[in-house]
Amino acid sequence: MSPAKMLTEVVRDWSKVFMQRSMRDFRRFMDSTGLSFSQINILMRLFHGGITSVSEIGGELGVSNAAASQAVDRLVVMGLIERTEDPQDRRTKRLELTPQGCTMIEKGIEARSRWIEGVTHTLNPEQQEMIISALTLLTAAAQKTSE
Amino acid sequence: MSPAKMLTEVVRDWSKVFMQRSMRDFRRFMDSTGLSFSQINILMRLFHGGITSVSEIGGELGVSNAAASQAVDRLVVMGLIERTEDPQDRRTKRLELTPQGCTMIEKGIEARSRWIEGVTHTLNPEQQEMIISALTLLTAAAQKTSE
DNA sequence: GTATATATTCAAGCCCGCTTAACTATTCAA
DNA sequence: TTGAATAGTTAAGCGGGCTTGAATATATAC
Repeated sequence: MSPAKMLTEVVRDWSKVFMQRSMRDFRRFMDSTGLSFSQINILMRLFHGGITSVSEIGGELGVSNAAASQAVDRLVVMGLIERTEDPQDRRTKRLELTPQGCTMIEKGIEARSRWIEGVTHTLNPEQQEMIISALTLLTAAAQKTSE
Repeated sequence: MSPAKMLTEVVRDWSKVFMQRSMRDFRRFMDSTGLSFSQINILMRLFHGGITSVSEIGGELGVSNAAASQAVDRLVVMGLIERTEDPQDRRTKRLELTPQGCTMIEKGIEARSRWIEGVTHTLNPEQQEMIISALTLLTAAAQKTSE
């Protein structure tokens, strides 16, 4: 089998098993936090993208500003987002994760991480070294391409 | 740094970048297919777990049988699930993906796969070999632990 | 055969998240 | 300074997905 073909197959198999697990974990995360898919999306956006505005949230999620405003408002009430006036332009609001909101997303990441770690721990040290190298490469490459 | 610590950090970084991408892809998948989170969950269950019943769906997704029945019904109307009487026990229904439903989930997996493939292609052949080996190991290990 | 248990569906009602349209507050430009 | 543009919120309405409780059909136990 050609290397290209092999890569395709290997990645497809990995995606299959991984997506199945992702789905289950994500469902549990929603249940345990009581957050909806949209709400988690917004928190994730703030976690990775930092401070932003209501309209940017709406734009990135593909919903109206009204919808974004309502969703943000619920998260503010829950204490997961801090909403302050932008001193530069007082029409816009600065949206930022509260420590509590940040912790919530980090918990999701930790849960995911623990699973992969657990899987890796069933392998021998040499194999674990390879996983470390491979994921390091993939992470760096992914960060480059997403820019 | 100890190998254990390194593994933890590497996996956490990978999870971070990967979850961010997952989220975006998943949102796009929902938009393009017009499917809800719950609906995709049901299709994924049928894709991975094969033929099942309404109450099993409800049990696995943690919702009432009535909710599962309604959700399944919508998917049947869309032509993504085939619902037939179980000849063994005519109270229960055999739920199965239609070819169309199967294709839909496969498209999601393909989209995910293509992203990882694309990232991998930015690496040199030697590094790609390592990714192939690592993902092969991880997939096999994950399949074992999920049993 | 009759009663009970199981599998699913139907019905009514609730909440969430979305939409559009109207409204407020602020900024920018002529 | 006045008019238009921009950012956000509010209001009303719609549909999805959830719940509980009742209804239907089938299976099982006595």
